[in-house]
Amino acid sequence: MTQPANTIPRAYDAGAVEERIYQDWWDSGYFVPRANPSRTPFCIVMPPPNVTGELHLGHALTASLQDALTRWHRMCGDPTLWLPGKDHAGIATQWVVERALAEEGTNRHDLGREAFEERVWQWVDLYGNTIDAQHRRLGASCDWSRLRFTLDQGPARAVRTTFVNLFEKGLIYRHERIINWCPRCATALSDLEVDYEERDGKLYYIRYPLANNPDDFVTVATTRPESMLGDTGVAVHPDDERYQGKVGQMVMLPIVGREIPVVGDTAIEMEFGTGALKVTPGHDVVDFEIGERHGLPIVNVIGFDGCMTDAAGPRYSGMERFATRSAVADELEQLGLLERVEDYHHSVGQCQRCSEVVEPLISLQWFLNVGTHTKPDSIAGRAHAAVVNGDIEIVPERFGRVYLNWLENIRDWCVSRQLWWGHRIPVWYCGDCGAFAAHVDDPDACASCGSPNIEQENDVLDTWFSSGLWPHSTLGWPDDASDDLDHFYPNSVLETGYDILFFWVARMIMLGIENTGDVPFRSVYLHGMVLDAEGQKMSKTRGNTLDPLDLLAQYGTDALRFALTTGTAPGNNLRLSTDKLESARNFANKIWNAARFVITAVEGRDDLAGWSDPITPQHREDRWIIGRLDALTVAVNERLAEFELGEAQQRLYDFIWNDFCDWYIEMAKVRLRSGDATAAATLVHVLERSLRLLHPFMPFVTEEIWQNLVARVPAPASGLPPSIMIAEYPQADSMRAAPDAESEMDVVMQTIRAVRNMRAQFRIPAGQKLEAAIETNGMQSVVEQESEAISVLARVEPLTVLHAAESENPAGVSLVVNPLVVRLPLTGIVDLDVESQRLGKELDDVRRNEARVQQLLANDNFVSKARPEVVEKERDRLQGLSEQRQRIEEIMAQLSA
RNA sequence: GGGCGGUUAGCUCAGAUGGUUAGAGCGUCUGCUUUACACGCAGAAGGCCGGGGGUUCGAGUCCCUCACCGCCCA
Repeated sequence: MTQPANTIPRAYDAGAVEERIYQDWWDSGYFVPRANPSRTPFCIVMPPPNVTGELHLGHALTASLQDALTRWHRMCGDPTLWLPGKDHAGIATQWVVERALAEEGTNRHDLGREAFEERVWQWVDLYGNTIDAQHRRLGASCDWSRLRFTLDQGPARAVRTTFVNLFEKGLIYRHERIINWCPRCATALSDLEVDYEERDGKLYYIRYPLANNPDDFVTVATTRPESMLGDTGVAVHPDDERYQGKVGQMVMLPIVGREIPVVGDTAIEMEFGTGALKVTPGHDVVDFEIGERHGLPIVNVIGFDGCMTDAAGPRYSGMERFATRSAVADELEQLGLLERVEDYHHSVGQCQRCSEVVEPLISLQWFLNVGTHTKPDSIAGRAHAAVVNGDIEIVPERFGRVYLNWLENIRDWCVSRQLWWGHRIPVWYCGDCGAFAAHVDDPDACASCGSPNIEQENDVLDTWFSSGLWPHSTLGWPDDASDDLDHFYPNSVLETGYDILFFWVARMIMLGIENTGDVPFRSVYLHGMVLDAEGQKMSKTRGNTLDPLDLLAQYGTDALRFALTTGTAPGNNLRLSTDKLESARNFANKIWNAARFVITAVEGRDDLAGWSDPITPQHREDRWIIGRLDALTVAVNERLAEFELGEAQQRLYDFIWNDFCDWYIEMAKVRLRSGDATAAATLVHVLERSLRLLHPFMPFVTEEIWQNLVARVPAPASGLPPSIMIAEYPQADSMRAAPDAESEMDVVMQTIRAVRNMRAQFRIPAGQKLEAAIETNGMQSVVEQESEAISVLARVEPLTVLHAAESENPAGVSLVVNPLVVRLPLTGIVDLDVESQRLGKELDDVRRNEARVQQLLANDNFVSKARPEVVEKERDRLQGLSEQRQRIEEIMAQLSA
């Protein structure tokens, strides 16, 4: 691990260190929360991935963010728990296994329920640990000893307890109602599990003759003519003049020959089609509601298998629904009742899992009565209030409005699924007395009549019912004596993608409050979707997915994590490109090499004592970099507290690359060469603190460097922890702010930049030293003390420091870096005319600026209304500008003399 | 139909409570084996912050409006 400095590889090799480091962390028990009564516990539960899933970039993103937050809190000393878990993912997993069965030429019905469930468990045993291993490769510092599965005994008990409580309150009920049905999956779906897709279709205009006057008719428009077999009414808007006198009359339903009423309903859009809507309460949600309002009967013409039922009449009974569509259209055509057919683009609901067109139909299902947001005691009402009154903070804020909007339109949740994989609904029916009841523990006999002839409900619960309990079911609820529940509930943060705000986040809030009386978490942090370089959603069918494991291998884990979480704001989608990955990898390598330099430079020195806390450095450069470090420390902690991880990382990147590497290290080299030992301790200090600050985002490279570094420097009296991941997260020391060093170094750096600029402009080779003289104008000691740095970094030699009164021959170039004037002779390269022109242009710029600031300060409104410090800043600026102008004017006067 | 985003450098994106001359990465151009790093160093070019209106001493930032792109819900 610790090798001689000169054998540290020139490039950071992520693959060579990551596995070993992760193993060390885990073996050392760092992922398990450490008690600390004086600190607030921090807890995140991992959104449980599908148990048979494979890690994709969405997981990589969510894990990177959660791990960063977790590591930050852990380093801050908070008892920290990141609890991992997996979801049985009912319909998704069942679908995968059924597909495998289909390839073997069999199906679940041939197998039977028990054998099928066993088959799924085998599948879980085979693939269920894949994603855990993949999370470990990402560096996820979650406590694997607390790993939970939604079907584990604890969470299962939580599911049953919740169900029984709600059942006994009468909030879970069984009812026959119109629901979304997937004929292929043969199960009910919740509203959320239906995706709508725009498709090309037809709009059929069908004539329904009046019962008492077959010459007159009402024309209805529909995209689904097959459903007309189940029509039980026609609805028009009561104000629609075209249908005055029709409301209350009966029309004759073609083909079927049923008389159905024309009703008036204000929900009808007069502009759509003919303004007359055929009402099929059995197969359309809107129609179902219209039917309820007008007492229309329900006729089910489409069955669970997607074929027509006997109620569709002998001709169509048993026919597949889409075949029926064209057959019905043909028959209507023959009857002369098909007025016309138009092309029509409309959205069609399809099963989220298998893409089959969803059929709304009436079915006996279990529902959770969530109430409405206006009822403060209802489930929806309390979930609404929690966000309105700030018990839960949603980041970014705009998603709070989306959440509330959804709750304000919520309907009862259909929680039963006709699947075999999942939590079987804990209700038992009595074969003798017909009673049924919900039980936490399997009963032996009917609770009403005592008969042993009881049978459990066949349906299972919606997967989201169990994941909705996740923040408390994983911590031991409903066990009252659970320490974890006491410590870590409510969770601190729930971090997930905005795409499951309704599915999951809202359900957790509803069920968490219901079960515990408290919110499940204080904050919700929502991230965006990972898109490809073209901004397209990644999907297997599109073939544009990137495998995070490939990227890990190619760029390193830290680079992938950094690329995924930098340069993006909370809740915004992110395009991932190789550019970003390369840039992040280069950054890891940059730190690696900076560390390589520092380690080489300080190795074997005996003057490093106190490096860990150089509270009052003496040297200007040290005071400057430490002031910058402290400003960074404040900023990073603040940004993290606001969940602005991208900003925090941007600051770290800028500081490490620009301030530390490009300036401080380069200047420190000068001092080290000339025997000034004081730079060494600061180098170590700043590097070490930067590593700590960066560790939550780039855990591996920082650990590897840290180990290498601390092995070679004297340990502070207070000692050092064995790993950076349990080192203290830096907090700023306000005593170290150094505004004078900041402004002085600013002048020094500007001077160096100005000379470099001239060198580039006049093509002076890097190897060629330039003679220079600096008029110090009040900054004599600064220039003298920094003269070596200026000389080396700007490549000027000899460098003459002129006293304020001395004036130099203005031949050559004069650079005005207020208050300094740098004279570069540049004989033979720059003549008088060129220099006059250059200075003239500079003078114009300065004058323009000066005039603008003057104008601003002449504005009484500004001076009286702007904050005093803003006005003061402008005054300072004006002074600087006019000094600069005068200096340029003087030089120009000398030139023309 | 309702709601929410986005529109900033050639490309991809950051820009907290309004306050200098708006930033980064990549790309482009000029130089450079300067003994940590070419996954690098130095320098440079490139922006009426989508259009219009308003509030304000002051607007990329707040308000209104229009246009285009995208997402969610019905």
